[in-house]
Order: sequence, then C-alpha cells, then structure tokens
Amino acid sequence: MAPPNPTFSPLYQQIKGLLIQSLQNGEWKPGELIPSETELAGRYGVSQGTVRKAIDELAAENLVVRKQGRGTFVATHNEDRAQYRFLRLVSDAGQALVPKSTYLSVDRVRANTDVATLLDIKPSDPVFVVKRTLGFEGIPRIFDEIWLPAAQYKGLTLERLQACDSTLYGFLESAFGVRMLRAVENIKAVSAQSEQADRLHVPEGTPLLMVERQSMTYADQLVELRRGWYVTDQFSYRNELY
Amino acid sequence: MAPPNPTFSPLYQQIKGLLIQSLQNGEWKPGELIPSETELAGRYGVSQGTVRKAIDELAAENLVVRKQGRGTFVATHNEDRAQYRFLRLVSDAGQALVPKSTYLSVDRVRANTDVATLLDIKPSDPVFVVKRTLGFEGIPRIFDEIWLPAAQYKGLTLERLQACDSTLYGFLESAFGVRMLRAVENIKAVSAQSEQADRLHVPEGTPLLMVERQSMTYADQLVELRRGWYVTDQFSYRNELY
DNA sequence: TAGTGGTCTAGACCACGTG
DNA sequence: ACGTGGTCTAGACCACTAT
Repeated sequence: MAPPNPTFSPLYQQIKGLLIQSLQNGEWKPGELIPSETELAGRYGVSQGTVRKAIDELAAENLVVRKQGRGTFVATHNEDRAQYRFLRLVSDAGQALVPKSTYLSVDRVRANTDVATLLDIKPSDPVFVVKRTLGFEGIPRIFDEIWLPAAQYKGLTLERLQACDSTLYGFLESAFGVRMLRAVENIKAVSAQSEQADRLHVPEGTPLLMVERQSMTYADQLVELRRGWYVTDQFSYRNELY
Repeated sequence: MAPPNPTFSPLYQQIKGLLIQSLQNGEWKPGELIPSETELAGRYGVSQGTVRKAIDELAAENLVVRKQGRGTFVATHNEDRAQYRFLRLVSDAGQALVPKSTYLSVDRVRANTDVATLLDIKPSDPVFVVKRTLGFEGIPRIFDEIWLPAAQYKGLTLERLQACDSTLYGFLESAFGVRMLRAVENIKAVSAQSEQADRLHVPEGTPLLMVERQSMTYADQLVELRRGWYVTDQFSYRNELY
C-alpha cells in the first residue's frame, strides 16, 4: 500500500558514501587499516552485512584492499606491489615490464585552452608541466608530458621528483595527498615529432603510440592530464575485455 | 579442533561452476531466461543467497544479464544494445561511434606457426581467414584480418557473412554456437604496409594503431585471433582504468 | 496480483593471520 | 586464543515488470 519511493537509494550505497567521505577527509590514510566491519556496523547503526556490501564495492573500485584475517586497508600507490597500477605493458616475449623513470624537467606555466579543457580548469590557470622518460634496461621507450594543476601541488620541483624513489603517483600521494583513483585513456597512432624523436632516440616520423590520460581523484575531480608517446616495437599496451 | 581444509572451495563457486556447465552445454541459450534464483536454490539444495552470489559473479563477467522484476538472461551478442561490446571507440568530438562492416574475403588456409601459436592449435590446422573493413560514414577506417579455427566454424562463407546484418560475434554465436566471452588485446603503433594502405585509403607509411586480439569462449578456449589496423586521426581507442 | 531480482537483518560457522 | 574477513542460512520486506 505504501507508495514506491522514487528517490530510492539502498542503505549500503549511503554507507558507501559515508565511507568515501572518511577516506576523502583523511580519517583513514593510504595504507592504513580501517575499522572492522562489525565496528563500522555499530557506528552507522546497520548490520554487518550491509557494511560488507558497501566495502565490497569500494574494494571492486580499488579504493580499499581486503586482506582476510587482517582487515581492510586503504589502497595506496606506495609500498603495494600495486606499483604502476595503471600501466599495463607486456614485452613481445610475453613478460610484464617494470620501467625506470627519468625526470627531465618541471615548469610552471599557464594552461592553454586545450589543456584547460581537458583538466576542467580555467585557461591561464597555472599548471606544472613535467617531462620524463620511462626506460627498460636503460633505453628510453616512453616519453611523458604531464600537466598538473598547480593549485594542488604547491612546492613541486624537479629536485623533489628526482630524489623520490617511488612511483610518480606514490610520490604525489604522499607529498600532496592527491590520490589517483580512476583514469580514462584515449589512444592513437601518430608520427614522432622532433621532441619525441629526440627523447626516444628514434627517427622523426617513427610510428608511436600516443596515450592521452585524464586521471581523477574523489568525486571524479580531474587532477592530472598526461600525454605519453610509446615506442612499441619491443612491447605492447595490454588490455583485457569482458 | 577440526583441521582446516586445504582444498576449500566455497559453495557458491561450485554452484557457479554448475551454472557455467549449463550455459556451456546449451541448457540455456543466449538471450533466454534462466530459472529463478529460488528455483535454482531448490535444484542445487542450497539457499537462495548462495545462488545469488554465484549469479552475481556471472553477471560481473557479462555471462548473464540481470533484469529486476523480469529475471536473469543469458548474455548474447545479438539483439542486446551490447553490440560491439569489445570495441570502444570515441570520436575526437567525444561521441561513441557505430561502425558499418564490409566483408572482403573468406579463405580457408593452413595456419602458419605464428597464428597456430596464438590460437593454441597445431601448425597446418585449417583456419578461415576473414578480411573486412569497418567504416564510418562510408569511409573505411579499420581493416581487420580475422583467423578462425575451421573446426568450429564449418560452412563459413563470404556470402553468409555478407548476408548477415548483425555483428560478426552475433553471427558466429547464432550460426555456430560460439560465444565470445573474454578477449585480450595487445596494441602497437605501426606503419601502414601496402595492403593496409590500400584497404584504408591512406598512403603507405601512415601510422596505424595495430590491435591484436585473442578471443576466448568457455574454459578460456581460444576461438578467434584478429589483427586490426586503425586509422586514428579522427577517433581514439578508449580505455578506462581503475 | 503474482513473480522476479534487490535489500537488509541476525546469527552461525569457517579460513586466515597474528600473537 | 583471538579478531578479522569470508561463507552460508532463513526469513522479511522492497522495487520493478508483466499480466
């Protein structure tokens, strides 16, 4: 007899929202243990199964990591073997590849309209431009140009990047509290222009994979734009479809 | 006091296995409704919640599709709006793209070692080679070479492909009962060779995205190998990372 | 109105990791 | 031995779809 509720939202979704808030406001930091399911159930006044379903979704989105017998941890780009979580490369021989990065430059500039649009900021807002290469066995095979809205990365310098021995995302997470949660990539084939050819030690005109990535943190806020040029004669970009 | 079971397998995983068997042996065909959760619970002698968790995983893997109030259906490459489930392209303007395919040839040949390895069959086993283009607004922008182990596609001809107005996967599903469930892609940038340049109306040497896809059906059995060359100056290959 | 999947609960027990 | 997440159950109720 009761009318159906047009704005129905499952309890576990609301709990999920509360958990995301606690993650976002830093109540639980990357790498830390969050309270147990029963404790959270008590805190929010719901059953343990409802908390479980909320955490299930967070785990599916890689915001947290469950470890049986130990607890649930906030996901981190550091110290996990989740290094290079977003970079899926396989060598032609079929092995996974671990690149080594070399930072070339960091500049503070004003965003052009192109970059501003893709970062959802105002044109002429300040951004850092980071250039680097990723190499395998000493040979640079990826050249990245990375735009970071300056507002969220105050104090970024080339020296700090070069001094850091973790992943870029690991560094940005621990130094600026910016957590990369999700990204969208658009991939094309292009011809190497002079700068790319130079950085990658290939002739101009060499076909390169161009990967444009927009990365997001909580609430889908854009916090990185990146264009990478890949020399793919020894390896491939790997993707799985379901 | 009881010793832990080293070969522990959750009940819902076993149920999932039974459900997959029924899907595989054709008890429920693509597009059909499968029995309700309560009925399956009765059949297997478990609770409805256990069946639910099994079906949850099948739905997450796109083997079945749940529709609230109606039931659970076997996934299909036909009649769904799940057309081109594995092809994620976006135009530079940001819209999704719906290609139109043109079949060029079908040949029955013996697999070379390269193809045989990637299809997990014996060299010199017979395979069909299908060539086609995908176009947008009449302009061919993707050239595909598709290898299909002949054993599973008896009677495939160019005429049948040309006569069919559904997706390739939709056709292979209804004509041969082969369901593409999962695929792995390796992507590179290459220079257009003569055949590709010819088919795609671009000069030789044009940078092309080369997408090599291995497709699998139940039990991860390889049932397709495909190499596609994409002219990516008007659109991109889209990928989402989590 | 009947049947389906979707949510929520409460409680029991198991497997895993750590002391 | 203890606490955690993981499984399983049984039952109640809600939302959606079809008839």
